[in-house]
Amino acid sequence: MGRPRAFDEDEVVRAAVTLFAGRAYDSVSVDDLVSHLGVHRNSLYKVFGSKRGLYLAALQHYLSQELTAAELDLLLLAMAERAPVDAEVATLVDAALRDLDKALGGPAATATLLGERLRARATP
Amino acid sequence: MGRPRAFDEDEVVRAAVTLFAGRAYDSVSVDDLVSHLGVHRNSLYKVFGSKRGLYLAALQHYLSQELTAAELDLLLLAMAERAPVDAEVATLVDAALRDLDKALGGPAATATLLGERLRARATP
DNA sequence: AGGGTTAAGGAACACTCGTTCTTGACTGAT
DNA sequence: ATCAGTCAAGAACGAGTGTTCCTTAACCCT
Repeated sequence: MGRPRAFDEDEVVRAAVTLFAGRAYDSVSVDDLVSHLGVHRNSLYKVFGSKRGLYLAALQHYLSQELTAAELDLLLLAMAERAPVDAEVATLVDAALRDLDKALGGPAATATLLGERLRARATP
Repeated sequence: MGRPRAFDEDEVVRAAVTLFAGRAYDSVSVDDLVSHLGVHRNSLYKVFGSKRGLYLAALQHYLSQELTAAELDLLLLAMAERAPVDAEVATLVDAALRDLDKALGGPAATATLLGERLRARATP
């Protein structure tokens, strides 16, 4: 019943990952999301509750996959600017970092990887 | 001649460093700056030209001193969220990183230091 | 004392923000 | 055919944004 959705929820989340990985959370407006994601304002709020809800969904989807070195940007931004002011983000980030520690063989390797990617992002 | 300033420019810049080190650039409003810095709106624009101008002044002042491990936060934020969208920030950051490389003995040590501090900031 | 100049103080600007409301279109089941 | 339920479309909201304007206060120099 009801009118069928004209958008793919997973596709929306993946596009949101790309947007949020590119610039700071506050620099990505709901207008940006609506116009780049192919989802309407109303549906965004219906499905994700808020801009923050979509951000959290995007972050979770992103952190649930294998992180390659080239795709650390959303994690970097989440660590630098969101985790300090959003406890839920901090929790997600912490879990992802522990996984990285295991995959890489220890926190030292994680720190080096993050530091290198952060620098590559800042000074291309 | 003219009415003397009721604020110390250096003090304002140092307070701006603290504010900008705490949260993302867009999260720090001009109202925040005005109310925490002891400088009035008009003077802020007269002296620094814009919010970005004050940010750049704060970043330069901050990068011109010795960076201790506990005070890397503004550099981290600048790298993560400003350098990719502000070429002048990218230039300042690049120079500071080269200095860090020399002080620490190579880019690898810089990467590790930044990665460790980034994590400490994200998951306290 | 009196211009000239600079800063403080605060209202006001046009604009953007995240969010909600209203209206109408489309669907499957009765 | 009708009804309930879901979505699209877009206008509208109040609050907040960075910036500018205008008036008043404080100082130096002649």
